[in-house]
Amino acid sequence: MSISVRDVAALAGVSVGTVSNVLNRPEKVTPETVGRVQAAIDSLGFVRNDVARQLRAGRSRTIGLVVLDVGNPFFTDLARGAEDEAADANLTVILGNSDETIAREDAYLDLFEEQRVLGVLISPLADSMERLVRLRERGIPTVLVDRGTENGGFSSVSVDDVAGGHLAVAHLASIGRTRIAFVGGPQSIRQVADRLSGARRAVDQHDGVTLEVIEVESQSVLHGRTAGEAIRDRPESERPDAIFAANDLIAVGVLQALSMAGTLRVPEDIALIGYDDIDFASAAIVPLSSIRQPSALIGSRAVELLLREVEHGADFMHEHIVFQPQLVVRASTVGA
Amino acid sequence: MSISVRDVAALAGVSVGTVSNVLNRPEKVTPETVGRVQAAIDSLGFVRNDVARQLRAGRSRTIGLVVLDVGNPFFTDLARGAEDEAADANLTVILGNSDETIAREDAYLDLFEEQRVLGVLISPLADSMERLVRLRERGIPTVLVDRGTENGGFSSVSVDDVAGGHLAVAHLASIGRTRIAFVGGPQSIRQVADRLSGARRAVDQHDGVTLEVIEVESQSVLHGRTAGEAIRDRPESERPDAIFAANDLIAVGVLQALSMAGTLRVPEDIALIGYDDIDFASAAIVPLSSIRQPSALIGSRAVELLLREVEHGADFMHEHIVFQPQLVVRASTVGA
DNA sequence: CGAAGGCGGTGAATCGATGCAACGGCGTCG
DNA sequence: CGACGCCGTTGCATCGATTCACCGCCTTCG
Repeated sequence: MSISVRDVAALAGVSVGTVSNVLNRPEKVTPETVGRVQAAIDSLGFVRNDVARQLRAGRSRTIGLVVLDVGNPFFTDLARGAEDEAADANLTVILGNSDETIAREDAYLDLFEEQRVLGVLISPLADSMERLVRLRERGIPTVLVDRGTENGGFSSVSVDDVAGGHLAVAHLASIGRTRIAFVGGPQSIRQVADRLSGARRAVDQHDGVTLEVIEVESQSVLHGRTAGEAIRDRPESERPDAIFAANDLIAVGVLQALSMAGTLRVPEDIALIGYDDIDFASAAIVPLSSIRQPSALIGSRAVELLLREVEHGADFMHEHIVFQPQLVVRASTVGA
Repeated sequence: MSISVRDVAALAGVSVGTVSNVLNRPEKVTPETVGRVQAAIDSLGFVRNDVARQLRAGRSRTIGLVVLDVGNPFFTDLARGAEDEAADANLTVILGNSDETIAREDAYLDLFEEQRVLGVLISPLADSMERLVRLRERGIPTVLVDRGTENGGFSSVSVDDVAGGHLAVAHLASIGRTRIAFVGGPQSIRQVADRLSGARRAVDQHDGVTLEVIEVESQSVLHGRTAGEAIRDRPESERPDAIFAANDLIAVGVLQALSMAGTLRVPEDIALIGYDDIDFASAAIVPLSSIRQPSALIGSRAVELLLREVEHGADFMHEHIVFQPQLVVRASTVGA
């Protein structure tokens, strides 16, 4: 069926071992033989079977990446960073999407185990640590992305989300807002919980500022819009004067809801700040203030850490990289 | 190192063949034996090595997907559709990003060949047909996504981009615009070329309407913004009164440039329509009119076609699915 | 002149799951 | 009572690339 080293060897009049040497250690082979073998490869259109190669090697050249939501540009940027870095090391990335669901996360981890991936990068759900420990015990190095250091024994690359939440709310307070609403959820996602806790801390530092938590089911435009509609329909006295959305997708949804009404102005009536600073934030109906994270960098650094663990074994001291987020002020909080 | 069927067989006191039967054809094995083997599997934490399995099978359970730009929500939606459909058939999708570059496209195709993927879905660049024919000759079924039927011998799933371009410009003409600019590129990308040709056709059907083509390097927010700035800085008499952007990313960029000036109003001074109707289109500074495509559906249908080819062999009559695009009118063309 | 060493090349064993031909034991039927 | 058939199980060959111990040949040097 398919052309194998055996066929190449036959045509070139050498043994299979030599063909393999030409492929992997050409310096060990006479230039003239290399030439003959190359000619045979070209004329047969031989393509090395990576599956067999991996079987022999006992280790694949693939990295598994599980993110919470591929629809979120933050994660596609992160994935792109990881892919580029992996490509440099001649590795491939399989991208899995857990949709914030344990079942899907598990399914991808199962798959990765069966594929004997080189390692796993994951932005895990709250309850998956046990599973990850098992993975590691099976010898698959794992690096947590977008998740902090508190977790024993894993390397991680993350952004200080508590600081980010603090930044956002301190900014809202600094422009004189006092009734702040946090729109986000589910709180079982650490990013959400941390951003909220940073927000709480900022509220505590500012007298007279209150925080209301509006929980949404998932971090999507749709759920943001639903939450925004609920806020819009409240009597004026019960409306917050500022909203901190747990990410930009939610913020965009809230913004849609608020501006569709036509009666509420952003930021005059309600200031709005998101999180992630995705490309579209600056192009929103009212350009969104946001908290910027170095998304691609997170991905590439995570791959670096992973490769280091692969080389030095899992006992290698685990490393934690924590980036600091950055406040980006636009019209949705400070007007035009 | 890793636990294999051999270990399981030893512990359960059966042969490796029986373990394999339990895994793949449990009905052929006495329930009692199945129990013993299962117990051994659980107690050892055995995980089937998919690499070896694939080698034996000669065929992987992975589909390769190459898209022009993962940063474009249209393609992530498409990928998601493909993934979901693939998951139903117990297959995995590897997502590759060509970034509109032949070199990267080639690299992914090489990779897929080496991995002996089950099949390839690709939204190809202009010059890659020859390469794809070779792929097919090697026995790897290929389905073109977002690319039409004109290409001999490939199944395809696409959207009628000529119709879409026509729709967009006919709409602009119907609201009285006469000096229309098309912003898009590179024209070597078929989608771009088709949308332009549809636009041209619409212009021909409306007296007094002219079309100017402004070529951009790539379909991104950034390049859209650059083009927008150039338009903004023209003297008023040379400015178009409507812009048709080849996709929503470009449209968003143009919109940023126009509205940052503060002097130009959309749609009063310049009407703007995009293409793809990504989620963010409706949340833009001025909600964007656009041409909607069923992105996820394109992905899932493509996987269906691919699987059909896998089953029936490449000689199977090739199928072409063409979706019709849909005009979505928002404030960027008809005001508030 | 013979032993040692270097070099290019060989070919069989190996990775782990699969699947098939063969086998043994047991019940059935002539 | 022997032949036959059935069924569960076995054991080995197989997929294709890699690797390593080994081989033959030529050079070099004591």
